[in-house]
Amino acid sequence: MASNIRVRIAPSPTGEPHVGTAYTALFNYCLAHSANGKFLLRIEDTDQTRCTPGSEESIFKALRWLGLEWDEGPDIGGPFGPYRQSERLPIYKEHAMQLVEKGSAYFCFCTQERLAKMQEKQKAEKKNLGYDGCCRLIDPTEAGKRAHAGEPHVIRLKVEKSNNETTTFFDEIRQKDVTYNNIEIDDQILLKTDGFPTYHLANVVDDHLMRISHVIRAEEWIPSTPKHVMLYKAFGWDMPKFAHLSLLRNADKSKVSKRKNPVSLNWFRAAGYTKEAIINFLGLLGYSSGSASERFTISDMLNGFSLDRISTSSPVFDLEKLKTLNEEYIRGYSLDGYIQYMKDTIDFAARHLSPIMSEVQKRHKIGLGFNVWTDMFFKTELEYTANDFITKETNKKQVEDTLSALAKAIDAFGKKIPTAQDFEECIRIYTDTSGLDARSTLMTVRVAITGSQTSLPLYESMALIGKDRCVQRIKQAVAYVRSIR
RNA sequence: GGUCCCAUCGUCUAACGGUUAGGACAUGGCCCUCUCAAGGCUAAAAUAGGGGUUCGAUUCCCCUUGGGACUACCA
Repeated sequence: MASNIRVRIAPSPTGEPHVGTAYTALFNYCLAHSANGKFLLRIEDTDQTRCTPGSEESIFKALRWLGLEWDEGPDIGGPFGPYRQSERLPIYKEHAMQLVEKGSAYFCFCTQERLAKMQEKQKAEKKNLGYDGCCRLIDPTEAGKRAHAGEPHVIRLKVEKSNNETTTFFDEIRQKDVTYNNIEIDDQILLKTDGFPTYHLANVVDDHLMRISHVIRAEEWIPSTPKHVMLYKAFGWDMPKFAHLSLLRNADKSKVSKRKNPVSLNWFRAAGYTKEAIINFLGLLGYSSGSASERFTISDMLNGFSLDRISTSSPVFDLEKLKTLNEEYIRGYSLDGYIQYMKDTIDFAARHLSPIMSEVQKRHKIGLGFNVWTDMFFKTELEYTANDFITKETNKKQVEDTLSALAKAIDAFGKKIPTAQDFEECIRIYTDTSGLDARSTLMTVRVAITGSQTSLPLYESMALIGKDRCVQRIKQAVAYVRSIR
């Protein structure tokens, strides 16, 4: 007997599958499966500039690996498809136009330049940020003509703010109303110049058309929920229930980030974390069943699952606890299970490290000896040795200066994902200008990045480790060198 | 800055008005032991502060403080 409960996980195919996606998926999955409902997967690829090839497939694989199977989705279809937003463009456009006709949305012809200027001015005057409503003044028929004539435009939500209106929604996890004054709410863009919808429009339209009953998503969405509420009202649709999961955090309490924590599900899998441990751990962070045992599977969670038992405070993602759970699960495997786990891990790790595996092969002496070379990819903190940094040719200050400068240089890549060549060029500059000779500079970097004077080729390793973790390691190395007496 | 969310050991949490504030991870000590793991025992460790409400507040309300998120033609 199917219930009316329908929930979804809606990841964006940008980069590696994120542990936060699994966290959100887990609770969605639990609600659906504890109540005989449906769990759907929808790909939110409305920002074409951020989508990366292979990411979608990678998300599917990672979620399936964890056992978070979906009932409807882009790869398996379902009665409310398509489940990829880029394939639903006409739907959003049509709905956006509906809102314009109803007077709940309007065309905006402001240029990026004008918007930037406006924002600058608001900042300078310390006023609250947000669109100033300039294009609200344009006569609707006039605006319609201009848009029709092909003038670049967006469609904005017309937030009613004349009479001190407020917008409220009930949060099923916090078990309370959350209220916003409409004055605080921006006239959000619904349809972009390129004809793609923003998250706000696409998410509301799809959730409605896909009959979503509960929107369970991360806490960062709380401030935009009132906009969604207004959209439901403008369309005249029934509202789903809302539930916001607290954010996973780094040890310093900031939102969990790859700069400070491993966050890629692929990394966890390649590093040998078991799916059971990850699920158990994520469950532990956000949920307590009230039962005595801290060891549980997804099906254990289903028993008596309830949104109001999900915690409201944001947990620190404590890798130590995960490691302990992982040990326990490995120990609990049958011998066959253990062998299977090893096969899977080696297979996955080798593929994960494929760009550098031929280099590992050259150095492979016997047995499972590839670990000797690849372990450093899966450590969160390296164990440095003073003598590796301070040699005949180098002193403390030189090493410190070189590494500090390099950290800044790598940071300067910004959003770019640097390749091995990029790293090489970046480091070359420092071998030319630093006080150290090239050989010593490179050795210093090698030790900082890999933890050893003997390692796989440096630039390729750095590319695989990734910009953020490289910077993190170099900073840790600087701190270590500083601590040497 | 503004808005909103959150607040129990270092960390994850239990206690949904009455407990010596419980457990787990990590940490220290001890035991077991051919090494290392594992296992057993044990120690230290928390209700952010101030006001209310109540016979009684970790629990309900308010203020302060602290932390976080959001503040994009990103999601």
